[in-house]
Amino acid sequence: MSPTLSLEKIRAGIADAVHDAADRLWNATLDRVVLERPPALAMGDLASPAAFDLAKTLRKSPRAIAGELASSISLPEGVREARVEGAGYLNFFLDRDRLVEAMLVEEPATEEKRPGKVIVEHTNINPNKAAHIGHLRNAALGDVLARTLTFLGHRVEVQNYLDDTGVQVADVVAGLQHMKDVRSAEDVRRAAAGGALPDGSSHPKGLAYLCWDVYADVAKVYEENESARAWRVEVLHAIEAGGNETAQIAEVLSEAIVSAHLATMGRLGIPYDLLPRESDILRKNFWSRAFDLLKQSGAVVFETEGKHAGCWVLRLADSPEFAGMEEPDKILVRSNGTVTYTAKDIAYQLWKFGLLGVDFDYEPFRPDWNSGAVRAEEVAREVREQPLWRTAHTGGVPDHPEFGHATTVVNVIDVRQSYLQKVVREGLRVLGYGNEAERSIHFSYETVALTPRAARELAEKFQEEYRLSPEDEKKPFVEMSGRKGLGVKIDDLVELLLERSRREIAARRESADAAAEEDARAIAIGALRYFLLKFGKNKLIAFDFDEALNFEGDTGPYLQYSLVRADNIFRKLEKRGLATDAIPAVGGEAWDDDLWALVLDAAAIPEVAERAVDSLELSTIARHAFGLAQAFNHFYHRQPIVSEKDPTVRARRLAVARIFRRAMSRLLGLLGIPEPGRM
RNA sequence: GCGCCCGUAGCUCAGUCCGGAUAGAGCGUUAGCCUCCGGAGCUAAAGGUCCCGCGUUCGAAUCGCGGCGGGCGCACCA
Repeated sequence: MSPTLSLEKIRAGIADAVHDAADRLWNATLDRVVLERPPALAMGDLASPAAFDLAKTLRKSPRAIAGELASSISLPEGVREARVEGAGYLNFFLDRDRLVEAMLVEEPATEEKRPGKVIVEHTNINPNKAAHIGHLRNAALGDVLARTLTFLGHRVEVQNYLDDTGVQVADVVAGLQHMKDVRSAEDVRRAAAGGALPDGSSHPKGLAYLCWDVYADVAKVYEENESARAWRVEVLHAIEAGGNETAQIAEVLSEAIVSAHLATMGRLGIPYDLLPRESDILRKNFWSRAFDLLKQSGAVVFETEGKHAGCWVLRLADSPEFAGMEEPDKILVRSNGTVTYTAKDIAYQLWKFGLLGVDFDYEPFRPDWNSGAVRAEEVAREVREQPLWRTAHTGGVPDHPEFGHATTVVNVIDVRQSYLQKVVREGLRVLGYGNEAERSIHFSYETVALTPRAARELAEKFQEEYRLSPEDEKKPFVEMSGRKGLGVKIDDLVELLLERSRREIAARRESADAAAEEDARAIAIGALRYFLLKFGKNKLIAFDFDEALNFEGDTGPYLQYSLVRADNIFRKLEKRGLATDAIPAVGGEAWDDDLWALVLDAAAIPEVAERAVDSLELSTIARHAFGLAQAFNHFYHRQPIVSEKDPTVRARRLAVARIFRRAMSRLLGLLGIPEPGRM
């Protein structure tokens, strides 16, 4: 008997057996054997609809075919019986003893490593203002993907790209200089440390919050006063030239706001390995290297006539993906000689695969975890302790880990950028890097929007200016927009969630101590992460405060509560001296359906993780966790453990509770949802 | 105009990849359940033209075609 029986192995065994039986009986080849879960456990644990497919060619009834399969199939290890059910399903009943036994054994510590490295790029927030929950959907998806890939044995590198020289930073710099009397980088440094700007303005939640308003105000001024738009151009030029006070201001500003973003994400348990900076892509001339390669390939040409005259363009007309487009060529270098964002992105993507022949310099980066809205002790310890690197402006340190050189690159970026991502992919393809193009994956997802009602509540709850235009007012939902100053800031929402979870805890405990505060934090973060992960990726989230602040039903706290309940049982047994790790010796039908449903769900986790990654549909992990919690709560109410007199029955239930505890802990780990001590 | 996504219970969503067993869950509503392993829970009821039409099929929420409604793309912006 193999000691490492698993549901995956059983499934594979069944698939082979069905395939062989069809081959033996009728010389029929099944391309793939689908195995689904029957609607009820009484019908079996796994079901194959193979007989329906075979019925077409064999011209027999599905039931008859399933019957022949059932009687001639050789059952693989872990399967007790094959039986015909329904109109012709071939259903399998597993050996419950065997699987429970296998599930009680701790999984081996060392996973088999898969070859290569996956880069997951996510977050990528412009470092010019506080982050909102749309940014958090991106970060949460990227983080869960990274966690799940790691669980499956992949080597993962998480990158958070910083556009520290773009127009968004420039606009806030312009606003600080022209509207907030900022003269020097020192002025910004003081504000970042908690002081006020030269004009006296400040924000209790720090510089990032202050800049949220500055950015929106600048955008308004641009609209009302055409001459003000020259500010942006001046700042961009100053940043590009370097060695002046404006460039210094931009650098200090973006670094301070990056710290705020990292603290906010750290509070939610989201770490990074590397922060590549756009300024370093420019400094290292990544583009000119990529430009050479593209010119050599002949796919990038200089237009001498037409509306793109004077531009270097990437020809896409021959590519099937771009067929039928009115204007299939993409400009990479403008007629004034400047480079588009897409062009830089192609160069950067080449670097990620180690194809550029140029590398960054690197240095360790220690963010200031106290960001104004966040205190350092709120940042998850794992995040604080994990080494963090960024690309270096000068020199760097010689002894750094190898970055880049990925075999697969996943860019987490919302659906509105699909076209650009396709162009980047095509850029690799025309250079002859077809494999890398295939392995350039755009993890596309829908955005988070506000309902007009949520926008009104935003104004009430945070005393914000109400910024909905009359046209927006009529829409079912409006997109969040930094430029419009419209959005639910992450730290504000976390505050609301914390208030709520503190209230709930206060109602249940005698005293509020440090442990209570820690639990309140775990619950608030669990609720927020689950809320952003439970929707399918193609579903636009129309944000609603009541829904996001709900702790009952299909929510993060429901999952956490199921785990805490299991722990309460273990604690109580410990106290009464009834705790045992012994595997109960039982046979036959001892594992009734309440118990068995939990074991099956727990055993399915590796498959759920694999499917979630393959389809990039991470909500399936959240759904599986919810189903597992439901099954546990059902079991909890029907099958008491502590008060159970019969030691055999008690041991059996306890064994299942332990299997559940480990499984739920695993799932919460994949979702990045913390485990509270008590609830 | 072309392309992508969404449309399933009063509301928010699973299920669509790979057609199959009575279409599920949460919230809300209604009615129950604490001498307990803490009720952030459990049990049950009510609630559905699966947007519409045509087609393929023994069988369609699921596949194809055509519509309708909503969102987003298709820059010498990022």
